[in-house]
Amino acid sequence: MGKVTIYSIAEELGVHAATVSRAFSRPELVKADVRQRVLETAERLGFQPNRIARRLATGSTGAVGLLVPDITNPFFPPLVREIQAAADDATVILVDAQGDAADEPSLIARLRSQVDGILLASPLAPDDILREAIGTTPTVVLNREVDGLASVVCDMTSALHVAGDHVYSLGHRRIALLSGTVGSWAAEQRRTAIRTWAGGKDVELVELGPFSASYDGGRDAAQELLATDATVAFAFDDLTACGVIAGLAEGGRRVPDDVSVVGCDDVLLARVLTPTLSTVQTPNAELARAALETLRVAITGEPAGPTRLEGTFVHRQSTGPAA
Amino acid sequence: MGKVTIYSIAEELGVHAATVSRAFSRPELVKADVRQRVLETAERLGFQPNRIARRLATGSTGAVGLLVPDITNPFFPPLVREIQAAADDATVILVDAQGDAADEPSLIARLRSQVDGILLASPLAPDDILREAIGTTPTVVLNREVDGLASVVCDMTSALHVAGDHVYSLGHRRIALLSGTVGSWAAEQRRTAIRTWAGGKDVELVELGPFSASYDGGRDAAQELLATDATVAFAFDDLTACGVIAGLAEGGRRVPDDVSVVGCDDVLLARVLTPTLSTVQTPNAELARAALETLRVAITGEPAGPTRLEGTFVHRQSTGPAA
DNA sequence: CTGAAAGCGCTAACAG
DNA sequence: CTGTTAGCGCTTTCAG
Repeated sequence: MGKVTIYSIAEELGVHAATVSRAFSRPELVKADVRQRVLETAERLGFQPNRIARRLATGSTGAVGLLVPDITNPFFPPLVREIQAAADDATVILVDAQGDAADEPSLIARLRSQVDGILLASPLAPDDILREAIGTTPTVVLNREVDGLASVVCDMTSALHVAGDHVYSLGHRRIALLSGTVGSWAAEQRRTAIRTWAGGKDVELVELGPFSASYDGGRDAAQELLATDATVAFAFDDLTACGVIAGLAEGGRRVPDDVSVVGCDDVLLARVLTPTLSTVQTPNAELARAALETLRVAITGEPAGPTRLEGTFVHRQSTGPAA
Repeated sequence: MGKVTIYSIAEELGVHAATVSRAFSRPELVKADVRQRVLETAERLGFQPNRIARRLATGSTGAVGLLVPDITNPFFPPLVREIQAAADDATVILVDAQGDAADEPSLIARLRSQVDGILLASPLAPDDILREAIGTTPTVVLNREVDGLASVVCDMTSALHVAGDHVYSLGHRRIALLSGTVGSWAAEQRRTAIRTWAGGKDVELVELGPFSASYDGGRDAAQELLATDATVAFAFDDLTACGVIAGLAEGGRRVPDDVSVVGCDDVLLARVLTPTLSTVQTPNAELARAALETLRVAITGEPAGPTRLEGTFVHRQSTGPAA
């Protein structure tokens, strides 16, 4: 019944199974009309090549692992989607670390035996823990740079400078920087970007935090923010920004009338919140493509360099003229 | 080099490879001290059983497929997480249909060859298309019931009745039902639940829609809602509810002061929105456990029945006294 | 260009 | 309890 193999097809056509195999994997090695007939009967019989067998034979799994720290963080689903789309017919094995960075090494160990390479989004685990966990498995780190590993990151620096210029032109001069988690590469990059931008300007930069990258972290940040006279706040990400806005509302301040807020990442939330969030967009599709391309290179054994893409500032409702 | 197989171990110990194999897969068939030594040298040599080979030999993949219609819909990430958690050491292969139900059959076809069974969250594809696509692959349908297939659903009926009683007790008597997509099992269930509830009461039920299950669908719904004098609206889901609130705000109506809104699903959004959403919660962890348990049964070939879990109404800020 | 034959690493009867 | 013997379905030399 259901079992259609290259042998069924070979028999049907009176050719050898190897020919059928070649018709699929190295079509150029098979005479056109034979290939044609193979493909036809394969179609007719509903042949589905057995990937498992192929993998055993070739030694490559045809799968890539994708480890995300927290799939419920709205930043990741769109990225997961783009990565799957960019993976073509490689199957993506998604693993969610459930917010527990300490679990990642063992999850990575399990993944390693099932995939040709790993895309690793792990913002918090220490560098050497990661290096040790992945061992010799080809790996590309996402949105983070780790010595000795290939990486693809979205650099928010120039976009944040644009954001800075934007609020400056709206008259803001007292600016709060709500720092993200210490030890996070992205948080460090964003913090540095804002500091650098503020450096040359006649602005007062008020640094608060660090706060956890979450809605509640944003609420906490809002409390501290209320005690300052900053007229605009840069949150670590959109979820934090959302918490900040809620916290400000409780404190009787409206956004953007009393205080402006800038988010980062442009997650769904940023577009459906009232007010919609001014934020920085990541080019997810390009990031995904670059990551997979880099991983393919890494899998061939060539040293793969780091890649940097640029974020884009998006002006929405949460930033307005300084009060 | 790196290749440690059951043969390396067998040779090392002067036993047959089959014994090594058994030491892992059927330990009770191997004398204790032999097993012990096998395990030790396996450990010492860093042996990693080759899952691919095992799968080829046993014909079972040790993997389950999880097809979701749209991973960027915030309902799914928490469910994905729970399913992975409940899957133990089976690997979950997640496939995102990217919102295109027409693609699902081919995605399913690809999945079938890689997994022992499929968890299928496909709200929109027609029943017979699904039945045909899965063929003989053990499958459990999620949040939908399809004749002849095993399923696990969260029944929102009683929770919506509770929600109805809740708004009734707040004085609401003109109630809008914003229908979700036609042909969606969940939308149909929710619609029926509200109608049934309203049936016996002295309330006026205003049915609007159908609207697409999205933020924009909610904005559309708000336009129609503004033209009625309903004091509370039941949205298909939280994302829609969010759009409704935004649309009402543009029309100068505040929630819950002027109009109350009830969502459904209790996604992250429901908790971070201002006002927070009164909504209905799905027991994701139980749903995941039930789904995998049902799938395991289906994989053994036994007929697996449908399972129904109950949602729970959660009262938050978006519902208040009738104006 | 195609057939023959030898595995990939593991499991599963079947003897012993 | 353990060794033997066949494969799982596909790829890949190596001949022809």
